Amino acid sequence: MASETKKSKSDNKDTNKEIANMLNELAEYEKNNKQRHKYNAYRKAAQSVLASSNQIKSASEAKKLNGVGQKIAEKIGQYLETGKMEKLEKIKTNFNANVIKELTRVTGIGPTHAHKLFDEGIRSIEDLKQNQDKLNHHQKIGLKYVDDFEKRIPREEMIRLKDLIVQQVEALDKDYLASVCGSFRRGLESSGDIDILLTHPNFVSSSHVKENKKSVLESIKEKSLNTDPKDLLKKVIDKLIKIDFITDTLAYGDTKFMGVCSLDKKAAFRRIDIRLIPNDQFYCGVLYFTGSDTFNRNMRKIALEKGYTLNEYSLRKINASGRIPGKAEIVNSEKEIFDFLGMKYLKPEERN
DNA sequence: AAGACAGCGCATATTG
DNA sequence: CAATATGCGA
DNA sequence: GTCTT
Repeated sequence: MASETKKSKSDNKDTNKEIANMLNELAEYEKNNKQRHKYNAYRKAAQSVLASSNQIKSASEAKKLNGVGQKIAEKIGQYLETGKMEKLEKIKTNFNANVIKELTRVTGIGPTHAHKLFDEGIRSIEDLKQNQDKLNHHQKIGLKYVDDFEKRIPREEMIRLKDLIVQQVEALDKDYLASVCGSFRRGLESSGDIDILLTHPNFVSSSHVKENKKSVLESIKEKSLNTDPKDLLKKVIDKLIKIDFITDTLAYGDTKFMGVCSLDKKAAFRRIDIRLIPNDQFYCGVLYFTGSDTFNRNMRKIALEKGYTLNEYSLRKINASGRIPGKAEIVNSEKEIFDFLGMKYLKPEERN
C-alpha cells in the first residue's frame, strides 16, 4: 500500500481526526443543553479541522481555520499540549449530562423531553422501558429500535432497499419517479438511514401553493388536473406496509412519511423517510437532499453571486432593484440547475 | 456591542 | 371546536 | 461559539 505519505502510520496518529471527534462531543453536549448555535459552531469547527490538509500543531495554527475562534483554538492548544480538553473531561464525569446524553439516543427524545424525564426520575434507557407511559408514539418506537437505529446501513443493503422500493413503486404506477438521495446517492459505503424522494406528474406545486391565495376558479381548475397528494403518497405507503416492508410509522402527513422498514426477518430495522415532491420541484429537491451540507452551502452561495436564490423547492432570479425573488426557473434535471449558475456539472459522488 | 446562525412537515400541547 | 405555539428531526 | 456588521 502506498498510504505512507510522510511518516509511518503507526507512530503518527491522526491528530486532526481526534480533535474533530472531541469538538463533535462538545457539539453534542451543547445540543443537549439546548444551545443549538453552539452545537453548529462546534460542528463547523470540527469539519474545518477534519478537512485541513496538514496536521494541526498549535493553537495559533488552528485559529486560522474557518469556524475556529479564540475559545476553540485554546481548547485545541490544550489538547496538543496535555492530551486532554479540560471542559470535555469535566463533561464526561458529569452524571446529569451523561443521563441526558443516554436518553437522547432515543429518536423523538430531544433535550427538552430528556430534561423533563430526568426531573421525573428517569436515569437510563432501562428506566424508559419500565415507564413507557411517559413516552409518545414516536418515542416508543425510538426506544424499541434504539440499538438498530445507531447502526450504519452498508451500501450493499442500501442497494437492496432501493431496488425493492423502486420495483414496488413502479408496479403501482409507472409514472411515479423515486430517487434515493442522501449519502447513498453520493456513493458512500454506508448510510445512516434511507431517504427517498417521490414524485408523480399529477402533482405539481401550483396545486400546493399556500403563499398568495389563488382565485376560486383557479383552484377548481387545478383540482381537476391534480390528484390529491395524500392519495399519491398513501398508495405507496399502503403497499409497502402490506408487503411487510414498512413496519412502523413515526410521522405521516400529506407529503412526508417517516418510519421504519426492514428487508426481512434477519435484517436490522432501518429508518426510512419518503417525501412526495411536486413534479416541477423534483430536481431542486433531489439536489438539496443529496447534499452534502457543505456542498449545498457552497452552491447556494454561488447562486447568490449569480443573482439567484436556490433552495429545496426552486431556483429563482433575484429582482435587481428590489430583492424579491421572481418566478421559479423551469428545471428538468439537476444538470440544468448547474447550467443556470454557470457551474460545471458535478456528479453526486463529487459533492462530498 | 449585538444580531445571525434556514425554514419546514408533522405530532402534540397550549391558547382562544 | 380552531388557531397558534412548541419540540423534534433531517 | 464564531462571524459579521
